[in-house]
Amino acid sequence: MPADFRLETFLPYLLNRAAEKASLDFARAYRDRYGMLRTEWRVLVHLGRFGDMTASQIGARAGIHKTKISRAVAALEQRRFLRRLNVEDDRRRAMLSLTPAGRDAHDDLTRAAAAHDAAMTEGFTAAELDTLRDCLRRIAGL
Amino acid sequence: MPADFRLETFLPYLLNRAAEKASLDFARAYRDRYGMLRTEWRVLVHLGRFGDMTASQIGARAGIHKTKISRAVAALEQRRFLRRLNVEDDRRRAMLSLTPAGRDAHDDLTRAAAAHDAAMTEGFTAAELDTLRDCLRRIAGL
DNA sequence: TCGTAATGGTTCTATTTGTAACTAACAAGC
DNA sequence: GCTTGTTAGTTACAAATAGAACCATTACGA
Repeated sequence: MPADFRLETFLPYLLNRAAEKASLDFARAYRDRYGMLRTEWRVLVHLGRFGDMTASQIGARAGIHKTKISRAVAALEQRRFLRRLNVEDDRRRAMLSLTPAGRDAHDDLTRAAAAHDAAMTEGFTAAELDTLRDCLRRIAGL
Repeated sequence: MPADFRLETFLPYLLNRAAEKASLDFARAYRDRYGMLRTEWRVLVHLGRFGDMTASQIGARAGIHKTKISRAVAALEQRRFLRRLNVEDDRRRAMLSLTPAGRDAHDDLTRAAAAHDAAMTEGFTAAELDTLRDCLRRIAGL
């Protein structure tokens, strides 16, 4: 009889609670300043950090479904944060590239992200953070 | 210029990726076996583990918005997994209590959860898991 | 005790998401 | 060249979510 199941230590539960809490504050940054959704912020930061790439490359790297990418790209394009460039020899694909405005938004948001991260991690030791990040990466399969 | 922002170590990002991955496999258990949504599973497990309580008590404990609780409770009630009992001196509230069928589902799912947790954590040392859980709890504010 | 505020819970609406189906372009076999 | 199969990306529709507005009830204060 599993009366002894401890929700308090159940990893998916703890992960969800922590992830939700961690995202919440920062979500205000991209939401309030730029009216962005989380997927849009993710697309933006992927392009900003890893350079131009196609929608499916972002999806593969970020683990996001292509329909979400499609919608996020359309929204970012409409706000002139990115543009689509034709790929020479494959007209199905489009290379996505940040505009200067998109780069500005990216830089602003990554600054906010860094500050948020610093604030969030300040109570932890370096060793704890190393272990935490390592565990999370392994769980996520990264 | 934040060209040096590392998404790869950004905690909200890692947390989300790990949480999503961790939930996904287990979600199949309550979805396929009982047609439950995540919030329904959470309500069920809260009642199963912490005993009868009202909707808002579950919400406070689990950090779930009351509209989600309301819908989850309605769904669980319809499937006869729980019933509402009147609270003596406050007709706004209803004490929620698992039925035997609800208890069975709970026991079945917590068994699956325990197995899932065991499988997920098997690559980690006890020390790593202690640190991981402790960090997650602190981030989540639990 | 009457009026106002606060609480428990549900419902309504607008977004957001997930899944499947679809179009267009490319690739491979014959 | 055709047929068949893949891949990139979009669109359509159903399901889920968040937030506001909403009842009903209880609590509080003049």
